[in-house]
Amino acid sequence: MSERPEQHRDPVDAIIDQWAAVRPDLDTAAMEVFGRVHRLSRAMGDRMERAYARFGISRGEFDVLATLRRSGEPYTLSPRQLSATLMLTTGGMTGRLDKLERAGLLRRSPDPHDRRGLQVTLTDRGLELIDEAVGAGGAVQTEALSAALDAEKAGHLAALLRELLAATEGQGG
Amino acid sequence: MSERPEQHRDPVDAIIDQWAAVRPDLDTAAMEVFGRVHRLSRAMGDRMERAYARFGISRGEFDVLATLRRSGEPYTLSPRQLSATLMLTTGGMTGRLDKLERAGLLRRSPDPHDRRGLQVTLTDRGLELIDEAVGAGGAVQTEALSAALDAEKAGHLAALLRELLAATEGQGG
DNA sequence: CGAAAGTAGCTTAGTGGTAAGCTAGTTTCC
DNA sequence: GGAAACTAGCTTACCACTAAGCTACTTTCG
Repeated sequence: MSERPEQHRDPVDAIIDQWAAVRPDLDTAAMEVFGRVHRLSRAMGDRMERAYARFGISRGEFDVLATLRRSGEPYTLSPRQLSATLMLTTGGMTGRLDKLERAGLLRRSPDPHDRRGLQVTLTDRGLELIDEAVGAGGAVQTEALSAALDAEKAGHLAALLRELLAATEGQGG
Repeated sequence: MSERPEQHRDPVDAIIDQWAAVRPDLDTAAMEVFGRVHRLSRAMGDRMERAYARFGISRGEFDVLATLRRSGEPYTLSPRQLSATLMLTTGGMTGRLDKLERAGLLRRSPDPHDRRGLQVTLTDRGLELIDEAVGAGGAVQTEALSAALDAEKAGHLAALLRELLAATEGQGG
């Protein structure tokens, strides 16, 4: 059992203690990091899903609109650029664009320079909606973070995560 | 643009710079944390998927076997306990158990104390396979972590993540 | 120029999950 | 003891994704 006082234990500590009891040979240091990363990602993903649902969009649809929004005016990218940025297959992107186009949040138009291609552009309504949704989603994240860590710790955490992410995404992962 | 030298920038820095250019009013501090958590979770998830594929199981199936394994002898839990632990609907659990039972890695038997219920138990082959897979998966995680951070930084990161996770999973999320 | 190779987006089949609803069995409580 | 409420696991319908393959178009290069 970990020596850590009860109020500072989390579900991952419990799992690691279980492993230590049945497989004391295992090195669990990496699990302390990646187990928590996994659970945090899932918990916050669920929260963001709920936050965006108020705007009638899913998290994946939010990501499409947000990518267009932060590309700047004229808020236009190709399906290819979108699926590459969002690490999605072209089939998956077709489905998301279908839904968002039906909802009137973006439109597809022919690429004038390449007749194979399309341009995807935010509509006025799409721009308005994503600007509100980005604000609401950001507020949820900010509140979750500041409830747990002060600004200094949060900055430290971000810096450590940057190092780990750069190394992990860098080397074929 | 961020002042950080190029070799210390990661993909999340680029996204945050884009937001700063088009929406300078946004507070992006929380995105520095949760954006990286999300991407790390996805990147490592893909790697683990590949690691477990060598044993003929998916990540979700690994989680079922691992939960049984770390529960200790006699490696028996109910479908209900498993789906609660893994935050999965009972329908999803039925599917995973079907596949694992067909593969001969676990067996379902009636619960002697409750005729509605079942007991799910690791077979000898399931025990052997999960012990190897846990080792292989742990090695992948350990390698990814130690390639990026020394032990002290890794411990610090784990501690910060513990604080954040405890707060996040604690308050309805 | 014209053939070969490459690229864009869509379609189809298959996968793994959720939500809702079902039956069988158990618990509660008068 | 028996009705009502609850619980366990499965089934069904649906959804979003991937992988593979298609057509249309573009680029490369002899």
